[in-house]
This record gives sequence, C-alpha cells and structure tokens, in this order.
Amino acid sequence: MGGFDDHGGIIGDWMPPSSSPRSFFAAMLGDDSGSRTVSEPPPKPDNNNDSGFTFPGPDRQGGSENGDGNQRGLTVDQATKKGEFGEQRMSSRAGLVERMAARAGHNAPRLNTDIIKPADSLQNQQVRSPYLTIPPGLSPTSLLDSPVFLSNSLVQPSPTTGKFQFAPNGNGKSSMMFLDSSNRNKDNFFEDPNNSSFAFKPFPDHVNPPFMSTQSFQTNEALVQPEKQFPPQKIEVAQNETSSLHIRADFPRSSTEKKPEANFLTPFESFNGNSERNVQRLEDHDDDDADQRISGDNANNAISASSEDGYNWRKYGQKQVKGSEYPRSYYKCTHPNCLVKKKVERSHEGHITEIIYKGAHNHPKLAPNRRSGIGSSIALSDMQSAINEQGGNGVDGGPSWGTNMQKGNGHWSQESSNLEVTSSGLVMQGQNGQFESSEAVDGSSTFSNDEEEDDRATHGSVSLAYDGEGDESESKRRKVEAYAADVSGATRAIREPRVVVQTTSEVDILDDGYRWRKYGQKVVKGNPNPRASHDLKSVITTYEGKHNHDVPAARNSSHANNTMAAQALSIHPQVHMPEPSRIQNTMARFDRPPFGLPGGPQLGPTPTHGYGFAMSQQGPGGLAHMAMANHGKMPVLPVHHYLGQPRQMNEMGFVLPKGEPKVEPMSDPGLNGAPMYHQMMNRLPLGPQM
DNA sequence: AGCCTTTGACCAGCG
DNA sequence: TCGCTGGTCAAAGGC
Repeated sequence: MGGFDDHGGIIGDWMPPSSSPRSFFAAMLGDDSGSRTVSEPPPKPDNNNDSGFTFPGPDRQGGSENGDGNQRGLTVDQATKKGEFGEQRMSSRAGLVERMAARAGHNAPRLNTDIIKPADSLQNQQVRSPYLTIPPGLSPTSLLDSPVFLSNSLVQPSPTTGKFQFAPNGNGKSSMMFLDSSNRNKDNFFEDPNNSSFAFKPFPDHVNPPFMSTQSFQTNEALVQPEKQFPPQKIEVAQNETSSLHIRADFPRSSTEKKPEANFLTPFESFNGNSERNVQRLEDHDDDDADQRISGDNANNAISASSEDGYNWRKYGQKQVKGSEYPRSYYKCTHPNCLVKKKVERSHEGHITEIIYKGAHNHPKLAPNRRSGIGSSIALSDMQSAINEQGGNGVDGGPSWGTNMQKGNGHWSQESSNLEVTSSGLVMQGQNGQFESSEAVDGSSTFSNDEEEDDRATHGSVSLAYDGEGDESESKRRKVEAYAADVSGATRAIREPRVVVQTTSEVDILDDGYRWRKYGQKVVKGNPNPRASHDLKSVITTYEGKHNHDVPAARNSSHANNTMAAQALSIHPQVHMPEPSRIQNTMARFDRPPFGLPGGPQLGPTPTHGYGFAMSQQGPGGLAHMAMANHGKMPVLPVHHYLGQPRQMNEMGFVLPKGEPKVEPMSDPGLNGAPMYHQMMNRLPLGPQM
C-alpha cells in the first residue's frame, strides 16, 4: 500500500481496533480527523496530502470545529461527522483522560479549547467537549503523552543505560516538538526564541503529575539544544545525532559525555511519560557520544546474542522474516525449565541488529567464565549487577522502567516480567524475574477498559506498557510491539534505524540482566512502515500532508534513538546505573509535558498566538520539532506514539533494515531536517492564523 | 556423546 | 477459506 494506507495498516496494528491515535486526539480536540471513526480507513495519501490529516492545531480546532469544512483536511463530510460524533467522542475521551489521570494520581490539565481556539472558531464550533479543555500551551499530543496515560513507572531510566527511554508513542511527538529550537529558528516557524510554545518549563506543582517534578523542566534553552552541541558524527551517527536535544538523564556518564544536559529533560520526554521515547532521546544523545566512543572493537564486542547476555542459548530456528533484511534467529535458553527465548537479527556483518527477549529467566546467569559469549558479558554483567543491586525496583518492577517496557504480550512479551528493549533494533524481553508481572507494568494495570486500551494504543507508550499478559496475538493486534517492529521491522526498509543499530555495541548492551524498556517493537510483518514510524507517519503525514511516503524518517529517528540508546549502553560499559533515587528523579523530569503545560508559567498563555498551542500541539509544532529535533537525522525521531506506538510508536515504526547504516535521505545531515521542516511548515497551517 | 546449528516443513494467527 | 507470515519443530549434520 502506498503512503498512508500502509501506515494505516500499521497503525491499525498498533492501535486497538477501536481507536486510533488520531481519533483519540481528534476526539479530544474535536478535530475533524478525530471525527473520523476508528474504523474509518486512514485517508489516502492523495486525499490527505494537504488537508489530509492535520493535527488540530489551534486553527485546526477552530476550523474543524467550525464545521464549515473549509479548512484543510476537513471535508464537509468530516465536518459533519464531527458534529455528530465529536462531542460524544470527546466526552468519552475526556472522561477517559480524567479517569486515567485520576488513576495516575495526576491532575491532567484539561484542555481549554476556548482559550486555544480563535474566537471565530469558537463561535462556530460545533464540536466541543465540555470535558476536554486544553490549557494554553498544552498540545493534544502532550495530553496523549501525558503522564496520565503513562504510569510513573513507565518513565524510568534504563538500568543499563541509565537513560530514559521513550515510548515510541506520542512522546516522540512531544519530544519532537521540543527539539531543536535552532531549527525552529531556521524555519522561522518559531521566530521568537522565547516563544513560550517551545519553551519547556516546569509546571506548576499543581499541574504536575505526581511523577513529574518541576525540576524536570528547564528553561527552553536548556532543554532545547542546538545541533551544534552534537556535531554530526558518522553518517550513521549523524542521523541519530541530529537528534535534537541532547538531554541526558542524571545518570553519570563517561567523562566524554557531553554536558550537563543530562539533567535536562526535554519537555517531550518529561511530558510524555513516554519513557521510551524520552529514553530514546537521551539515548540519541548518548548515541552520539556512543558513536564517538564506539570503536570498531565495540562492534566486535557485539557478541552473538546467544550467549553474551549471560545465558546460554540454543538456536532452534532461523528464518528470513519478511521486511527484514537479515535472517532472524530463534534461540531458547538452554537452562532446564527455562522457557526464555530470544530472537536475534544480525546484519551480514554479524552485527546484531535486533534482539528480542521473551520470557524471564528462572535461573541465574551463568558465571561470566561459563558464558559462551564474551564481549558483552562484561558490560552487561556489570550493568545487570547494578540493576540487581538496585533491587530491580527502579529497574525491574519499579514503576519506573520496567513498567513501560513490559508489554508482555504474546509470545515475546507475554511474560509480564518481560522487558523488551528495542534500542535500535535491540529488543530485550523478559528479564530474570526481575520484572514483576503485569503489575509491574503499571501501564497495563492502569488501563482496564476498552477506552483505556484505546488510549493506550493511541498513546504509544501506554500501549507498550500495556499488555502484560496479553497473548501474542493480542500484543500483535495492539502492535505494542509494533513499536519495536517499527524500529526494525517494516521500517527496516528504511533502514535508518539500522544505522543506529549498527552501533554495534549493541551486543554489549544486551545484557539480560538489565531491564529494558520496550520502546520499540518490531512489526513482524514485512510492512515497511511499521514501527514507531506509525506515529511519525501520522505526524508527518499530518503535517506534511504527504501520507504517500514511508515514514522512514520517523522510523529512523525512533530507531536511531533506540539504537543510540543501545549504543550508549554498550558503548559505555562504565556507565553507571543511576541510583534508584536518582532514577526516580530523572524519571520525574521526563514526565513533564513539553509544551505549554497548563500552568506552566512560561507556557501559559502561549496560546495567545495559538502558536503555543499549535506549535506544541499540532503537527506543526510537532512536526517542526521533529524535523528540527532530528537535525537532519530523521525528521521523525520521536515516532509519534499515536502512530506507531506505538508504535509506535514502536519503536514500531520504522522498519528499515537494521543492519546497514544506510543513510536516509531524510537523515541527511546536511539537511538537518530543515527541508522537512520547511515542507512541513509550509504545509502546515501556522498557529496564529490557525 | 552431547550440544549446537542448519534448514525445510509444519502450525497457528491474521487479514 | 485461502494465503501470508511468524514462530516452532525436528531431522540432519557438524563441532
């Protein structure tokens, strides 16, 4: 299928049948797109291009809501639909949000459309959700990303990396939005550096979700970091590195590490709660570092997935998976009674492009000397040890990381304990029992009803977190894994992610001992577009209006992010695991919504222009951010969890072939995402006018 | 002899 | 119901 259709398919996978991110989002906003019923097939590229799918930005809201259907992307029919369904859906959604928030203990700011919307739009507004109000500066995306959706646990630093991972989901969006202020400037989209919309600022305590701390946010400047901080590295790296922000967790980093950035969380990250994405971001940064640090040796170190992780594995099958350039090998843990399996994909060079663990080991790892694997063991073991020492809380059961990661669906994730990590193709599932059952997965536990599920689906991170128990099929349906898949799967076609993956050191990263958040999962099918790319796609398509090209970029970005994270991990053997407390703090930071969160002093009224809202919320912002964030990498870094997620996200997204560090057009460093950005911007209705 | 890999075939899920 | 796909089985072979 071309363009969006493909994506649609993918998205469908990701999302629960009943809901799509768009619909969800739209529902919240009353957007026309939102009016679209879930069942509604995604608009086709040609249809959507311009009008197609646009995020409801301020303008969008107004326009779409106006019901005149004149606005872009809003067809009369759609407009009508909005009128018909808008309220209902919105109300339900809003209710959901609230409920979720309540569960999470987070006060989800309501979207105050009144504030956001242009006056005129308000007049004609046909669809309004009494329930849903978006505070100025708060983007729908942010809502999705909102911690409300994600459990605190979701956002936690990777034990191994000490970095935060993001959920493939919407986080990506948010993050994207925040990324690269510099780029923004380029586009003029954000002429005013001070533009509140972009600035991330601490939310008022009252606004902050429990897990979010005001600390998390820093000034925009702090949060947004220009590319320059991260000079393009290798081609492979370059893609990744473009990753806009180099935000780092508190985790101690190697001396080579870049800056204090660590402490800063992108709004996106914090906000999303999509830890995965957040992590990705961080990882990206790390990756950069990692890349630098990574040496050929590292690559070499990448050990066969089979044993380096501290367990002995028996290969019981190999198969060429569609959509994957490299054959997938199936391994079983050789330990008696241990049902853990893992799937490993390797590049021709022998580099592990992706590893997916399934199940939890019911036995201790082999002594290092007994391990067949060599290289990775060290780093892994160390990391793992650290993790274990941490008590697995933060990592394992902890609401922090584990939760998100756990998806536990089906085969590979079914074990609640399973952790899946898909960093650049690296997916680990299931840790040694460290993961607690689904409970650990807050996300899953959090959601119980359909709506919630839908939300989850829409919300990449959520979906990821979700499935603790689901069976494989279910997981597939939800595509929770999709994220990962994105990273490796369909998106593989894109391969950009791969590039990241190649980081090679991945192997090292793969220690079973560590828990990984699944930020991406791979869509098994050959769908070229799978992963997080979904989100990206949606984002991209939405903004760009182009639904016909793969969202490789997004995939890449996500993938890259993942990869980078992986790299970072692998790269920095010395990486110290953040202390639990630290982790918590860090996590909290990530929780924050990037943009105008309600209450955010800076963000506050941003909407005055609509910019804040539009920017941050809508695609424009998101898109632009994305582009900027990537800085030539992938426009898409953060796959929108809506899409993939999740998809994702999902991590899954991008199905570029993993192994090859190929350069995507999008990722062209030279581009720095500017082109994308411009295109997007051009297409996008700018906030104010909106 | 034991373990692992290879590889074709089979099975199940999904569209 | 069929075809596709992913995952698994199990025989054969190698170390």
